[in-house]
Formats: sequence, C-alpha cells, structure tokens
Amino acid sequence: MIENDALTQSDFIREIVDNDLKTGKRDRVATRFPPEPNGYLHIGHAKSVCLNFGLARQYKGTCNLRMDDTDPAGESMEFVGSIQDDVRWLGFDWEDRLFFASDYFEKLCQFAIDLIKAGKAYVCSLSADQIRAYRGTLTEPGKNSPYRDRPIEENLDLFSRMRSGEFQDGAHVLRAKIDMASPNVTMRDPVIYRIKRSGHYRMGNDWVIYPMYDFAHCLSDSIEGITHSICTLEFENNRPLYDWFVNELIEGPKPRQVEFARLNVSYTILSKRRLIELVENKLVNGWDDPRMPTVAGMRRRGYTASSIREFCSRIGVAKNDNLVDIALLEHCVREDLNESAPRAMAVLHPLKVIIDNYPEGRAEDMECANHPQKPEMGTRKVPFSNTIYIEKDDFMEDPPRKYKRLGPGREIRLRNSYVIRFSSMVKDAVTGEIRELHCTYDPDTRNAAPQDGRKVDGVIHWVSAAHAVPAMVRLYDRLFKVADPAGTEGDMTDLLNPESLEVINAAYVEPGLAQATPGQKYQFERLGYFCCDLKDSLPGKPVFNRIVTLRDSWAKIAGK
RNA sequence: UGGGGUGUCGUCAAGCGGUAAGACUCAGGCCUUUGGAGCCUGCAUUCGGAGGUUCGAAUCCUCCCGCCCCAGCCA
Repeated sequence: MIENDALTQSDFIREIVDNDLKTGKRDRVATRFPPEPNGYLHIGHAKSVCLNFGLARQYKGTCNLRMDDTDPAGESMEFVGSIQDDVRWLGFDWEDRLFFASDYFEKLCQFAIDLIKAGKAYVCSLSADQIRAYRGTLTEPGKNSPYRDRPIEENLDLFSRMRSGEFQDGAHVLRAKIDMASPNVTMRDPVIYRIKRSGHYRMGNDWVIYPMYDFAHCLSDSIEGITHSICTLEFENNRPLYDWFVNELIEGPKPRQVEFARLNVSYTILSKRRLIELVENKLVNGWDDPRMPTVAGMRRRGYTASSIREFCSRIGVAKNDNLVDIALLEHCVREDLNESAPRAMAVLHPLKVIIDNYPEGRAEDMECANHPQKPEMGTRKVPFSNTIYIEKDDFMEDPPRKYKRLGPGREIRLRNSYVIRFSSMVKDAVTGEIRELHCTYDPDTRNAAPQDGRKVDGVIHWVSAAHAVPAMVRLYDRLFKVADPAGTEGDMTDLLNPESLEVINAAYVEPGLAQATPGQKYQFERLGYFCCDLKDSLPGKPVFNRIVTLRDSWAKIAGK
C-alpha cells in the first residue's frame, strides 16, 4: 500500500546504515519514533516517521513507537491517542511494539543506582539557580558542586529518600559526575533525576522523581535494542553524553545516534511550543484546524497520507538548515488528487444567468465525465435548466484582451453543456451591482462544436439554480503572511494571515454532492480540490474544505 | 571570545579528484469542452571567499567569512 516510498532512496543516514551492515558492525536495523505525548504530530514529525519507519521497511528491520514521557508536565493520554492515530494514518505499523519510557522507570532507577555505586553520579543539593551559576558560561568553565564528592553511601541513601518522597520538589537532584570544565556544556555534570510531584498521566503518583531526557533516552534505546537512534540536529551536542551513559551502563552492542536537520516549511510554523500557543489562544480552531501543519489538521483539510509521504521523500534527508517551499507540499497534494479525485461542479460566488431561449421548466440531464482522462471512473448526470448560476469572476462588463470568459457580446462554452451567448445584463438600480445576466444558447452545441465551425475558446462551470444544493464552503489559505514566521521578529500573532480562512455560507454545488461522504475528496472543476468535512458535514447540508487550489495561470496573467 | 554543526540554482538536494543529477518555483511554447491535466523548451562556465596541491578540484590542504545549535531540575 505504500507505493511511493523510500525503497530506492539514498541519503547520508542510509549510507551509514549500509556501512554498518556491510562491515558487520550490525546485523539488523532497529529504529524508533520517540515523540513526547505533549502535543499533536506535525509535518516535521511526519518526516521523522517516514524516515524511521521507512528505514525499518527498507532494511527489513523494525521500528518501535515509543512515547518519551519522562516529564509529566503537559503529557496526556489524548496526545498518546492522537499520535497513534496519526502514525497509523500516515501508513505505518509498529505492530506490538508500542512502548513508553515511563514503563522503564524502575529499570532507569536501577541504572542510576549503578552509576552512583560506580562513583559516577552524586546527589547535588544546590538550588536550580546555584546549579546554573556553577555551570559556568559558554566561554568559561564551570565549578564543581560542593556536593560532588559526597560518599557513595550517602548518595545512595539520599537518592533512595528522594525516590521515597522525603524531600520537597527541587531540594536535591541526581547528577552525573563528568567534567565541569568541559567545553561542551551538556557534559558539565548534567542533572539526571529531579524531584517533581506533579503526578504522571500514566504512572499516577507512583513516582516523585523523574529521569531527564539525556539519561532516559539513550537507555530506553538500549533496552529496546535500537541500532540507529535517529534524531534532529539540535541533539548533536548531546551525543557525547548519550555515548557516555551507554558506555558506562550498557554491555554489548550499543545504539548509535545519528542526527539530521529538522524540517521547516514556508508560511507555517513547526515549533511545538508555538503550535500549542495557537491552539490555547484560540488563534485556530484546535489541533485539527485545517490550517494547522499538524497531521490531524492536514487530514481534516483533505491532504492524503500518500502525498505527505511523497513530500517527505522529495525533500530528502540532510544536515543543512532548510526552509522548504510549501508549494512543494501543495504540488504533491495536487499530483495525487489529480489522479484520484472525481470532478464535480460548484459555484462559490453565484451570479444568476437566465437563458432566454431555453424552455422554462424544462430540465436536461447532462452526462459528465468524472475524470476527463479516466473513463473508467465513469460518468454522472447533472441537471441543466434555463436558470443557472455561474461564478461572478466568469463575467466581466469590460474585460481585458486576454480574458477568455463571458462578457458583453461574447460567447462561451458551459462545461459539459451548451454554448451560450451574452444578451443583456440587469443591474441593481441603487448599487449598480450586476444582478443577473440574460443569454441565449445554441441548441446544436450540446457536447458538440458549433456547426458553423466558429471557435469558442472559454469554458466555464455552472450549476442549475433549481437543482443545485446550497453548501458551506471554507476556503483555506496559508496560516502566515510571511514566508519564515519562525525567523521573523515580532509577535507571532501579527504575522498570521488574516485571510487564512474565508467561509462561504451560500455556495451551490451540483445535486449529487448533497450526500457527499465526510472525507470524500473532489475536484471542483476550475476551482481546486475540496474535501467533505469530517466533523461538520451533514447529509443534505454538506460542508466542504478547500484542500488546495488548482494551478491558476489566469491569476498570473491578470496579476501582471 | 568556548564547543558542536553547516555553507552547491529563488527553494530543497545529488555530487565522495575527471570536468555541476533531479524536483519544486519561475519564464516561454504546444495542446485542451477544467486558463486544470499533459507535452516541449529555457533557467548555476559555476559550487560562501581567497590562496595552494594536481594534467585535472564543488570534491584534497591552508586561512578567512556567513548561518544554525548548546549555559531547562524541557525534549
């Protein structure tokens, strides 16, 4: 079912894996995708999911799904559930290997005791501020904590009492004894356990001490027999620490950390902190708002899993800082939907057209192809009558030269129907706004060229006024108005695109769409791809989300 | 001014000493009952800069410059 994947792809990570296999350093590949369940997955996570699960598939290995839940603040089952939904929806399967770092708390605690016994860890009773001060700066070495040389027995006793809840939050921490003068700040006696009485979404109040990422992650990898621990570049500084813990505590084959550049996409933001902000400040309508770069948001918008996979495959994997053009994502979506989405007609901004020489009360069923290049997708019948709606944009009172649509004296083809000619227009006496158009049709042109051989260039879509179904249509656009919001100064709120959502309450769709199934995707001809909303659409009262517009070469000409 | 990483077309990204892939974007053209789709064409004499090694360098060496990450009891 995964058609477009990485089976033939290559990148520096695959080269490393190839080499580890070839030299016999490893005889299998085991990866893991380790999100912290404190938010929803976004397109950046999707890149990591595709990489980790893709590697496993390519090398016939395994990829575990592991919740990296070592800091209870902000973690919840809701997020655990959404993460599973999203990974599964993206097309990947962790089989029976769903793990939780929190399930390793007991083992991790034993590892910490091993470290203390080896004289490589100590309980430090400095305050958070003091620890910071003792750490030194980027250019100056740190100073040893006065508690650094506590006897092993005392450390053991204190750590055990930390665990049993004898001390207040923050009273003590357990630290690795490495090197306060290391030029790499992460090696300056990092904290590995802290006291936190917040309660854990899974473990309840079983624990009051929690391991830090640097300690828990590498050991979780080791426990699971991970061979290649793939993470993003900002953890490169932490690799010596990763290796230090593993070397001190693990025998036999050790996991190898490999870092790649995290994804950035133009006109959006991928920092989890910022996304949480958007949701909590109600700047968007939840994690699955179709404008969000979250997997849930993209799914709701109507993006397909395969187009997201294709995107992840096309952007590659490297170590350069990057800002991938969102146009590439949109391209992947169009490319996929062009193949699979049945066509339909919908009028977003209706302008009434009366065809004066067409018998009133008469209706004809027009046979329409569901896909112009794919006859196997069949046809459908769309009713036509003397009063139709066309798009306001498709008429201009004083059109420019290159405009190929309706105007005074002009003739155009109605898609899947007749050729009509403009006769007159009716304007509002007060506002001057065009109220309706009167046209005549050429009866010989039903799905046929005019008999006299005259050329009709323009084609516009329409819907029969008496038969069309009113629908709500939501037009989504990029969330931010600047290409690189993350790299732009100022309040994020000021950078939001005020036109990222336009709701049309009174659009008209062809009758067949009244019963559209939520999640079904269509191409509304000449407009774009639309998805019947998963949550809000009702039979007879359909709601459609615009997934992405069609490429619009007229907009380019008109914009010049 | 410490340490780690990284600089190849507008944006991603191949390239691994033998003379700059591909994709997206963009610009033209063909075709078309979607100004859609499709098809064709064009788009880095040059690889952050300067030196050097070599018959030959984006690839090796030296120096310089830019950008990113690290001083959470976050991950």
